[in-house]
Amino acid sequence: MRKKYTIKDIAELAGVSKGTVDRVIHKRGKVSEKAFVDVTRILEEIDYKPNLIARNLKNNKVYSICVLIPDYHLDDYWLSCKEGIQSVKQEFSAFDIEINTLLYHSKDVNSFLQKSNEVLNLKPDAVLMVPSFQKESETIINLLASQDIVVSIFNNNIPNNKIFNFVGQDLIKSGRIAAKLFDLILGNGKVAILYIGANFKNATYFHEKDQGFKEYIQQTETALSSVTKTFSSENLEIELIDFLNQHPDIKGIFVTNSKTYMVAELIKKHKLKDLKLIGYDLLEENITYLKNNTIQFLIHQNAKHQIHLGLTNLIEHFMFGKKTPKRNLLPINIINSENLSSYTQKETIYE
Amino acid sequence: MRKKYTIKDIAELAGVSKGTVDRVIHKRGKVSEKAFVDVTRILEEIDYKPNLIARNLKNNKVYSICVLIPDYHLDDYWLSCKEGIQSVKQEFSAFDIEINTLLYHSKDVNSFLQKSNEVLNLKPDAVLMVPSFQKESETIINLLASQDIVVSIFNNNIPNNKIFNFVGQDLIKSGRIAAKLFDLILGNGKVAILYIGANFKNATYFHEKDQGFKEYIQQTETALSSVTKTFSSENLEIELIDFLNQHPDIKGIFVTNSKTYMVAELIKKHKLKDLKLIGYDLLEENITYLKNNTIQFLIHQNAKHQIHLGLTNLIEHFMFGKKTPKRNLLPINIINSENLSSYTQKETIYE
DNA sequence: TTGTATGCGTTATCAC
DNA sequence: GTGATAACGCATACAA
Repeated sequence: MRKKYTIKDIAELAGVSKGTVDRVIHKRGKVSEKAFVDVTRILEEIDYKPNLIARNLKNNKVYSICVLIPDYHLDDYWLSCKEGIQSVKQEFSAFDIEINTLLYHSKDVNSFLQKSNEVLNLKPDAVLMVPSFQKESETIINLLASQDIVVSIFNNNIPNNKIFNFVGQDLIKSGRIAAKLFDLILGNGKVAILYIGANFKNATYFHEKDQGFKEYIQQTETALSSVTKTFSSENLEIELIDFLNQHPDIKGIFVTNSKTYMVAELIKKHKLKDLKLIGYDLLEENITYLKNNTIQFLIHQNAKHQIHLGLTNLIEHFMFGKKTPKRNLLPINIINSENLSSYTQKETIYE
Repeated sequence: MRKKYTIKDIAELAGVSKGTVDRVIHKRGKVSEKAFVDVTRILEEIDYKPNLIARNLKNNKVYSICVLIPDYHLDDYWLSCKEGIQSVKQEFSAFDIEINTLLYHSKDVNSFLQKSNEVLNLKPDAVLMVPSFQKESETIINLLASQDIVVSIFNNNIPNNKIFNFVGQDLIKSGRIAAKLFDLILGNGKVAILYIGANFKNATYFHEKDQGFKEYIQQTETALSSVTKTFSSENLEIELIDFLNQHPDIKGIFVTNSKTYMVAELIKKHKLKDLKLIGYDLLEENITYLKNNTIQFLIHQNAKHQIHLGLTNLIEHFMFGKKTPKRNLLPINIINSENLSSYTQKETIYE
């Protein structure tokens, strides 16, 4: 059985004191050349791994993390983040972690800036945020980084080398997946790629999914074609029905966000039975339409998993010095009415 | 900021010594009624959570875990378990965990019994095993449990209340998912449900998937029908082609295990273009046929994730006293050629 | 029945 | 430069 070496062992082997070993390990200087060489050699020989538990014992600081995300009271998509935060809190309840959640209005830059400022004032050890507004996010991230606050982001990526970790999905792939699914269930025909909501210019996800979908059409021998269109939520019914009348060859609709249920509703209402529908996210309303076969597939972006992993990465970095990848690209889950429950069920049956 | 209470704090608050508090917490007895009441009250008041890090510091034992699984040199399905074990070893490299892997021949009871005996001789703290042979597994589990060895299982479940934790998938759901996918891509027609391999009686997974598939047909308004058939790997070509000739109305094939590529091979060879194929697991060979559209969908059982979670559960139980559910039912992933890479890519881009 | 002393491995302080 | 030593929070052996 592999013996576990401690600093004490190394000190004895090198014929020096624990203090000297510590100075070598942490490169604190004030060590004679000979001692440095001897200790370094032994460290390598035995492949010394510090005991992280003991290391953290001393560190009786309460780590504070701020979560800065869109208000989940205003958009159900973010609701699962609440659960994600909750489950992390539970998981690490035995440790000294403090998580503050700040919610901003995802369509309102001022709200974002205001909450960002609150985060700055809280002076946390780390921040996990959704960078909804690219330019403003960059400013905030730089500001936080300049105060030695570790910053991670999730959901959508923005280029910034100060970011500790990004968790999300490859959205171009996501669009390709939708195309492939239509390819399988339709065989041929036109698919409408829709954005529903305000201000689609800020929704980079929409452009990437759109791009992925078209990429698939171009790169494979599919008989599919596509048409891209944006709608506001308010006038969706009139505008969409009008649009469909103008394009009677549309056989499928790909909704690029969680508002899929809004289209499903109209399909039901206007009895557009032959329209196939694929969209995003396991909101209650979407699930209803998935179960009654109005929606054929939902692509699961798993915001809960994303925030959970983002937080876990930060915590394990602080608590255990665990290495964290720059990017975590999560699997893109294809959900239909049958495997749905395997994703939504609670794992925790303690009996 | 929430203050963090230690045993020392509680001792002071209760006007007793740390030793007394310790005795109350661990119910060791030898405490006066008054002290017991006082300390208990304070513990509840402040919602005391012991510092698990400090608790384990003392415990300089090397935890040993035995992994008992089918030989992955003989069946590629189990190959990903190797990676799973490797990644757990890396993840916990800073801790004192010793993992021994023992491989048995999955079709040979004697090999299983022999390796089980080796496990017993190793006297580990815990065992994570695949209970391939139900009766023999039960005997072994009881034997291990009687020696206070914690036993977890994964892949397939067997009823035994001594089992610490089971990780796997709901296989009836799994069969339903396959049916739903055929329903979407075929609309109607007959699907052959196949088992390929030796000794299908021991393959409980086959019966559950078969059952799930039929359940879907009965419970929904689908126009699908099914026919169930078992083949040996050896004579598959002759037997399957013969079978298909006898059933010219078969439009889809559902292979209930990872041998899906064997059917794909025949579809290619015999140019059975119109046959839709759905099967299991991301073996190299299956992936090839998924990418060239011979296989429409693969259902991902994720043995790597299963063994990873099984091991993590055990380790975190020992190291941190973390609560573990009796069962972890993992999501059932639907894989097509486009979302495949999001599952297979390595997450660890440290840059 | 209770309190005190010691040790786990690491780190920080301080005297030499 | 170096080596003792105390401290982190908990568990426990032992003294009272």
